[in-house]
This record gives sequence, C-alpha cells and structure tokens, in this order.
Amino acid sequence: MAIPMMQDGTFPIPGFVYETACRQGDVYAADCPTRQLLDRVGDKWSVLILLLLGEESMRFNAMRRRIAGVSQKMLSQTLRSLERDGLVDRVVTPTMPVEVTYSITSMGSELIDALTMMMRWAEQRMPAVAQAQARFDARCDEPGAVRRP
Amino acid sequence: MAIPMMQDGTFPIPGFVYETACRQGDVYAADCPTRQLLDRVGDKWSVLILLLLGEESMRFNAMRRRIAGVSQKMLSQTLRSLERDGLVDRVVTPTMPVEVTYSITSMGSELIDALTMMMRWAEQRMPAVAQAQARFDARCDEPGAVRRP
DNA sequence: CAGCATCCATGACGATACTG
DNA sequence: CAGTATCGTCATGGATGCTG
Repeated sequence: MAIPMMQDGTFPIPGFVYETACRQGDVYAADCPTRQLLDRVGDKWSVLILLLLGEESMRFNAMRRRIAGVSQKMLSQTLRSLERDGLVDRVVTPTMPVEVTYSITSMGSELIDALTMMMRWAEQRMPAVAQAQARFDARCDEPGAVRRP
Repeated sequence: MAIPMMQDGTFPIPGFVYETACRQGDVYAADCPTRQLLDRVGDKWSVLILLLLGEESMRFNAMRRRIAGVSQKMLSQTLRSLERDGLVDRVVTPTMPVEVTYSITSMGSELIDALTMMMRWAEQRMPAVAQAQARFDARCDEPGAVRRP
C-alpha cells in the first residue's frame, strides 16, 4: 500500500523521500507523480500552450492572439508555472520595447508526443462522443427511465 | 478563421455541421474538439478512473477503495459523465443488494494509450520537474532577481 | 510590448446525511 | 451496496486598470 501524503505535501514517516513514493508504482495513490502531472494538465491552458510552443517558439502577444479566449493574466500565469516546471524556456531580448520569446524545453517536448496523441483522438472521436451524449440524454428523458437501482 | 460556437453547442451559420469545424484543424480555436476533451481530462478524477477501468472492470465501491481520496459524490458524478460520453459502460445486475459493474468501452480504450503515455512521462520526469521547480524558486529568491523587463 | 495587482463571480469539490 | 441531496468552501479564472 502506498504511503499517504500529508496536506502540506510531506510524508508522515521520517526518512521517507519522494523517490520512494515514485517507485511504489500505484498510480491511484494520492502521492503518485501522476497526480501532480494531472494537476498541471488539468488547468485550462497548459496543454494548449505546450502544444503551441511544440510547433514553434513564440512571443507573448503572438500566443495571446493565437490561443482563442485566453486572457493576459492566465497566459502569463500559466507560462510562468510551465517555466517553473522546466517545460518552457523564456528568453528576454532587451530591446526597446522588450521582446520576450517562449519556447519549449527538451523535457517539455517529450510530453508533446503524448499530448498530441490525445488531441488526435479528440479530433477523430469527439463527434462520436457528442452522439453518445445525445443518446444518453434521450434515454434519460424516456418515461420509465430510472438510474438508481 | 474558425467559426465561433454558440453557448448551446450549435453554430450560428445555417447548414454548418460539426464536421466542418473539426476539419478547420485549428486546435487553438475555442470551438475545437480538443477543448471539449481538455474539459473532461481537466477534471480531477476522469483520467484516473479511465486508467483504472482500462486495467480491469470494477464495481463502484471497489473503485472507491482503489482510487485514493475520491469521494463518493465525485466518483458517482464522474462515472456518470464518462458513461454519458460513451467512454464507460455501466451494467446493473439486479441481485439483492444490487451489483453495478463499470467497464471501459472500445472508444474509451482508444484513449487509454495516450493517457498511459502521459502517465509514463510523469513517472519518469516528475522528479526532474521537482528539481526544476526548486531551481526556479531559488533564482527568484536571489537579491537581483527581477522578472519584469 | 509584456506584464503585475486587484476585485469578484462561478463552479468544482468535499463533508455530511439520507435511501432503495 | 450503490447511490442521491444539500450545504459550505475554496480555488480558478475573467474583467479591469496600471506600469516600465
């Protein structure tokens, strides 16, 4: 069984180190690295930003124009945490006005492959998902429909 | 430019069909199928549930015990929306008390491959990410550290 | 151009209690 | 066992205004 992580991110057993938790191999444990990745992937813009930078390096406002619906605040915030994670590089050219270019790191580009697979699945399958949703909703509207046993 | 989708999921142009939007090919458009997938993948439990059912079919409380930290409410809610999406099957055996078994659909299992790649990356790379975070935070604590140009 | 600071609404989520 | 119902919280993220 995996060792439960405290709310502050530490572990209740002295001498317990992160690598130990990693090697437990239980993806469903609260302290598993997958949870941390899911937290990052879970936010609204990280994946889109990574995919974009996977295609080409870009300046801040160019990204802002490219990704429909992203606010200045969220783009800035998400880029910063991706930079902190070592997935994105940030280069400042001190011209006037300044030029800031973002690019993906080698570690980040490793993740791109998996993300691209997900997106390809989405492009192929989302129409089918929409159909499934319609069928499900139709079933729920039927007279004798009950879910609870 | 991509055509904006209305809030009810329809499109403002008569005769416009979903497939047209799909083929626009702009992942960064607000109406792209990728956004819908990201919404699902974005929530806290969907991916873990899919991965678990990708391994084996399971009953409700077995899943609850297996996935550390998931509440009854969220497990129920997430399973229901995955079922609605056509990614998960729900079979009720009318014994006493009832037995409800969840399994992954064929469409769902197609997604598993991509998700598994992501998780493998996480297991390999999250320690490196943690190091990158530590370095980043250390840089920010340096005296002359400024971010804004 | 490339941000930061602040306010605020929404909704995701957890805890708890109850049911067939 | 397998859920539903309700309530409270807290974080996410959008809108706005300002800066070097």
